[in-house]
Amino acid sequence: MVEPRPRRTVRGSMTGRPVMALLDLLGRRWALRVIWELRDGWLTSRQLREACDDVSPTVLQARLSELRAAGLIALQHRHGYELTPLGRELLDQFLPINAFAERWAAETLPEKG
Amino acid sequence: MVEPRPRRTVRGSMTGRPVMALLDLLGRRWALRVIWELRDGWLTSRQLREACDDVSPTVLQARLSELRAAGLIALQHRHGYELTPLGRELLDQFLPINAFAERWAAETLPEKG
DNA sequence: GCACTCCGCTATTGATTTTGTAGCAACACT
DNA sequence: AGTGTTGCTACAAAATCAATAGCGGAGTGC
Repeated sequence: MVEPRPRRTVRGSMTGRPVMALLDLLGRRWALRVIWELRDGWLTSRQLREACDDVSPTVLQARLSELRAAGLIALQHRHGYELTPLGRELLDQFLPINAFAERWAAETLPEKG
Repeated sequence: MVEPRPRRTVRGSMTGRPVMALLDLLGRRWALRVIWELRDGWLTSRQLREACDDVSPTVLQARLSELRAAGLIALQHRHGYELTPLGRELLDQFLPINAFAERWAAETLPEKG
């Protein structure tokens, strides 16, 4: 290769670690999907399970606990799970990913099959 | 609970499935992180490994293959891995997550410990 | 009180994924 | 030829996830 490390912290945007923690949290199975499925309002744990292609309750509860501890979702009595304002904020940043996904599918899949 | 299914496709934003596929792809360990680490330019597989807290090459290669097949990253001869225009587009939508992560850390962590 | 239903959540067993370490073939540079 | 780096693979151990069944609690109707 040409140079050993192009790293060097460009864009000044990265101070460091919170992103890593968040990326690790969201980079677990069904984590993103759970947040995504809560986009239109609350959902009971069972509805959530159903919405997520019938995930096993084991993993679902694990993700729910983690996301709850992270303050991104909350369990409201008699209303099931809901995004917190913070979680909503995260989702709002994520929503454009939907449009992207369709472009991505259009650009990628047809070329391969 | 009050009602059985608040689902019903609000916001007209979701046609359906590409998002799920993308969410599944990104919801695998180190997938998001890999994309994130490529934000400032190319990185060889070993630099990438190092940048990702020394992931095992097994998983790294698995993620790299998947992301490559998805057209989000590419391997340039003598230059290592790099985001494709499409991958760059995805990352650009992701970049604000950095600022969010810091707010998230500020709001969440202090309250818990 | 008593069945009925749905809630959030757990137990357990087996499959899958991730980790950790070692090492390969290919290419470049000297 | 010798050294160093590249992308990538093998393989066993550990962690995670999947799938099914079921628990205790709370609301509803009788």
